[in-house]
Amino acid sequence: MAQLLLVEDDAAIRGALIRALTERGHAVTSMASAMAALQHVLNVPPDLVLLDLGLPDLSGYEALRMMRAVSKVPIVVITARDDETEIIRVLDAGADDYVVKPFGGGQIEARIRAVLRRAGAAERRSPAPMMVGALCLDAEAHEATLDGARIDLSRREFDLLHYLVLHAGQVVTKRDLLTHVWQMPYGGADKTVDVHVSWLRRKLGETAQQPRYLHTVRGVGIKLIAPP
Amino acid sequence: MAQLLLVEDDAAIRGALIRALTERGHAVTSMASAMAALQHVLNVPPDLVLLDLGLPDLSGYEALRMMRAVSKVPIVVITARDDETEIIRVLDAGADDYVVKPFGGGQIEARIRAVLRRAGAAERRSPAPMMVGALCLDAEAHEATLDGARIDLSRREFDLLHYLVLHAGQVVTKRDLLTHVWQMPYGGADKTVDVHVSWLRRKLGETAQQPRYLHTVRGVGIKLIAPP
DNA sequence: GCGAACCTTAAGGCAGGGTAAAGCCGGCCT
DNA sequence: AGGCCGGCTTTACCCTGCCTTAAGGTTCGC
Repeated sequence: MAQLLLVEDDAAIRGALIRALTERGHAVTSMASAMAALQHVLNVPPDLVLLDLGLPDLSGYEALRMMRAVSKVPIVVITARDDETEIIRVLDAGADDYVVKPFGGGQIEARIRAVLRRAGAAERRSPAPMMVGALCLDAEAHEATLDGARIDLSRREFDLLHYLVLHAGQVVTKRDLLTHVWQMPYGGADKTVDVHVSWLRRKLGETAQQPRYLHTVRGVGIKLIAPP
Repeated sequence: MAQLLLVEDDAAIRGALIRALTERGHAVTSMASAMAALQHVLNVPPDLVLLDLGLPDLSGYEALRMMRAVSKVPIVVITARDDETEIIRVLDAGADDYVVKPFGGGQIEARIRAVLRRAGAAERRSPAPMMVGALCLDAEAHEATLDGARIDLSRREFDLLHYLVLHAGQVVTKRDLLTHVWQMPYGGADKTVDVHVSWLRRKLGETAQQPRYLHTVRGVGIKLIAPP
């Protein structure tokens, strides 16, 4: 069913968990130390990690943070500690769930399934050229065409249009543009954006009063949509 | 931070949760019945549902299954029952997490963040437009349609309508509107709200005397509901 | 019937956005 | 090196649309 990595130093618990999970159809790899587990996650990424806090060689919390730093693998934490502060700390460090001992094998497995179900849907992105109306953008070739005719864009203009095409149909704020296209922190210096938008409009053959693609939404931002 | 839907029949718990979550920056809509919540999820999809099992009108379990059948929205279940069988049943019915009362506001919020983190990474493109009756609002595109026809709204008008739709079926006070839509402290300067509501009504094709969507509740506030 | 809460319209002011033009910087060519 | 040039930013000014405020009418509850 799924490839699980169990990190647990207590041999008794480890054995019980391995049995419970294997019975239910999972493939379980187990290790007793956090360092070994970290190494393993990097080399043979499992579908999910079951991590016991309170390991001998490394604070479980540290292990969790390091694991999260190098991988997005789902992590379910097992522990004996039940205080609220600890739960919050662990979840905020990147754990997907937190189960307090003692627990039954059934619960653990249900929680694993719940986390896997949620993590399962992964997203894809296509590097192909994209189109909005008669506007075509090829990110690789750094080229844009409108109605089949090539339009000449500077680097910023292209990046700007690229970002707008990626978010076609949604309103994009100047703040978004400054952070993602200009890659500078927002400091109210958004006039530059206005100017570039103005230039883009000119090259797209439209005006602010009669827009075809670039519609400004006053007080919010700008929106790229295909003309009707 | 996130738009949460809280389904809880106990007024005391509901109040406490609303306070705790609002303080931490979330926008909370609450309802006491599962049927109302189900309807709301269909029309105005929230980012996450906090569902109490043990509701009066419908088995919480049934509510959970129906909600999951029609939507992939993340669901965190709250309950007093702590037995293993129940936990497994609920998680397998599609819940993302299961928290047993009593719990602190901090823990609940950490768990919400954990689930949102995981769901957000997988399904970034889920913000469907929301509907109340023949009124449709798309927050991303900042666009509203009524009976399929586009209606032109200013920024404040849109934000106002957006807030009302998010709290469809509930009475909203002017104080709420001033703090959440206008983002100013309440100082009795609520005349502006009246004016904007009036403009909204005009654009929605209704009058205060013959309302279809915007019903004023004298002495309390205003309520948006779908016409019969 | 009185007061308060609410509705509607109109007028003024301001902020957000558009664009031209002037500075600024770095690359490129001779 | 010097000068030219394309591109990015900044400045300045205009304009438009929207928000607020004010004023007067209307409805509701008591």
